[in-house]
Amino acid sequence: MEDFAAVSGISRPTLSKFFNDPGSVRVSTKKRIEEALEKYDYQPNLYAINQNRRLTKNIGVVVPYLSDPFFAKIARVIEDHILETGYKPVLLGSHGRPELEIENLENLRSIKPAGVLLAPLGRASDRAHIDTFCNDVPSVLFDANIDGIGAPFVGSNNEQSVGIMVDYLCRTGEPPTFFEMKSPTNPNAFKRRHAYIASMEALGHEPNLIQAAGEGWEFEEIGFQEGRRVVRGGKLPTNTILCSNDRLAIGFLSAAFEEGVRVGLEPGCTLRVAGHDDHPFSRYTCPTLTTVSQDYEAIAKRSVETLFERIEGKTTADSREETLFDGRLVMRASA
Amino acid sequence: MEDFAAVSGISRPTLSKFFNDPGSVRVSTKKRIEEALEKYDYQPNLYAINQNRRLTKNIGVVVPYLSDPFFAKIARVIEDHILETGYKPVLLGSHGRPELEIENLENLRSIKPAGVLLAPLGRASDRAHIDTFCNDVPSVLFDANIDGIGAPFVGSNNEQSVGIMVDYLCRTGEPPTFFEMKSPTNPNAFKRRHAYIASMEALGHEPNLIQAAGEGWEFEEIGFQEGRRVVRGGKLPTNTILCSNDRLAIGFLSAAFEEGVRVGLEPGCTLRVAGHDDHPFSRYTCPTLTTVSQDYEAIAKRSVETLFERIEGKTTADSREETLFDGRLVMRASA
DNA sequence: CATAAAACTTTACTCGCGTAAAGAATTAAT
DNA sequence: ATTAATTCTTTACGCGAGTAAAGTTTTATG
Repeated sequence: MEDFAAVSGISRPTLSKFFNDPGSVRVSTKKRIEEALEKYDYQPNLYAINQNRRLTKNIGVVVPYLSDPFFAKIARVIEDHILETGYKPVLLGSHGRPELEIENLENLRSIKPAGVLLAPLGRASDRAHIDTFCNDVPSVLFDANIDGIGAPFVGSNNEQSVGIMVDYLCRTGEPPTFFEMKSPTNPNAFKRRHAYIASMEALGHEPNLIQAAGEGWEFEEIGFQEGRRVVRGGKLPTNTILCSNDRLAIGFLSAAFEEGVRVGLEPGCTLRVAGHDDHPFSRYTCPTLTTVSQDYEAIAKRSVETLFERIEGKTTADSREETLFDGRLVMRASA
Repeated sequence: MEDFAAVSGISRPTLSKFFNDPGSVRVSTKKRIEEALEKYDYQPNLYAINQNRRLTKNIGVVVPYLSDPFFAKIARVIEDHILETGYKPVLLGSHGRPELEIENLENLRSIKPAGVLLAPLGRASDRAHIDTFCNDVPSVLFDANIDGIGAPFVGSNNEQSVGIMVDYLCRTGEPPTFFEMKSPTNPNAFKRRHAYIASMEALGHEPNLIQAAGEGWEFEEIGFQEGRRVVRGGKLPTNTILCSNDRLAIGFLSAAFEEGVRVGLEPGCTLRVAGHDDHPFSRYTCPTLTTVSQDYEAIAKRSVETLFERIEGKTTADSREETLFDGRLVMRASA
């Protein structure tokens, strides 16, 4: 930088200022610097820069599973929003493992990020550890909430999203039976279960739950196995299935197909299946999956905005806000 | 660190040595340090550590699309292998955009990684830029090859993998028609096309190509659109389709289903469809997709090994090796 | 037990930049 | 044009380690 200051004719402190915020120097000098930059292509050393900064311009993004297209999708939108602000997103996946989740957080801590966006694993997460982390580093949770954590939450309004789906299904056919995992890893699953029961009762129907055994994040497989069992047994309370999420539905549809059960609205179909989340693949299932889409864009945008409010200290630490966005019914062929 | 040296009773240079390689100090001192570490939980500053290292212990991993389960899967395996070596993987996705690909590389350069594993976009990639990068930083390409780049390549043997599939299909029914994109982004696509033609000719069959229009990485959609067109038109040379990759096949299957064309081996089916890659979702398509699985594990392992050979300077820069692994036929219901 | 080798401590310098303070130069406002 | 406010330049120090060199202590070897 010293050398670059010499050849560019600009003092080092001014250069330093420029690299921290190009807008903080006079336009004329900004231009001079940029011209010199092209000529000598100097690049400040990332490590030296951050060593003396209390906060870096990095923002951590931690999701449970990077290989889950759902998280890949929302992470991508979040990344874009972070880039817009001039910060640098650092994307980390926890592979469904709680140890890796906290390891990711600790690694992030060591890069002194300005803030962190965390979609926690859920039930398996190390609540206490996450809590202390959120107190140390400006954070906001998204997708999955953890009660009692000192960080704002941005996510979907499961009450509403499940509600409109139950309404729709009841209006257009038999009331749905709820298909879910017995012990879900994800807190949204519990909310959806309750939302289903509440919606059904509000409409005067008796709720029915089918709870698949199985642990972990292999939702398609669990949906497939239990789906096959259920379809074979023929013991469905109604001819309509509402899956707790699309990945379960994808497995279920695969099982139904294999068992020769026709799913959909067309004549000859004996089953309706709906999902939740508008998973990227739900567009290509057979039949295409009727589902409710989370407002990815809004969730991503609001998460980033909320984080920056935190970073800039606009919100006090104790204002634990939750922002929920409504889902949108996506009607396709399966229900 | 100075403070920690004081309280732990170990000199700072020894601590420094320990943090760089815990095995480089006497076991007794190692124990003393670790005990002190638990008591005072000190953590060296990441930025200060790397500032004076010419090479850090980071290894960059760049893939075209993080939201593509295929890349998510192989990236995950690669991450595991890197972690085993004591290095830290830094995963970056290019979202299919060539500018982002080189931006990722430049960002990596600024963290002075020990090496980089790159799965290039392919045709769209900035060849020259990647080449200079590979000359500066120890790199190995995987998945997609770029000719004339000064870095080893590890990938799949498309000749073999397409070959066994064509053999299988010809042996069990009508010879396959090849379904692909007209102008594929990925170099593997070209290899597969040629492998298909060669295999067909070797077996005395006439090759047939169906080439879908469309650009980009929305393979399912392209497979769906073109698949529907083709199925509707009824102008298929044979009753067997071999798709250039599973994502096209997923779209194709969806289109076939929608058009009421039954796919598979069972009586009543009028079409066979096969894919390539053993995409995580190919297990749940309707019908389940017959495909050929790339040897993810071997590719990941060998890529990392090759990179470390480069890093440690065992291989000379001009030895441009290519390692290809055979695929494995995965017989399921669609063909 | 003597000796060599290995591991450690002390001391001191380096890296590349952040940043504070004081003064000089430029720009904006009256 | 004068003054005040910005913006720069100069100078100087700090950050948290890596690392080299010389001297000291511990461990292995015979």
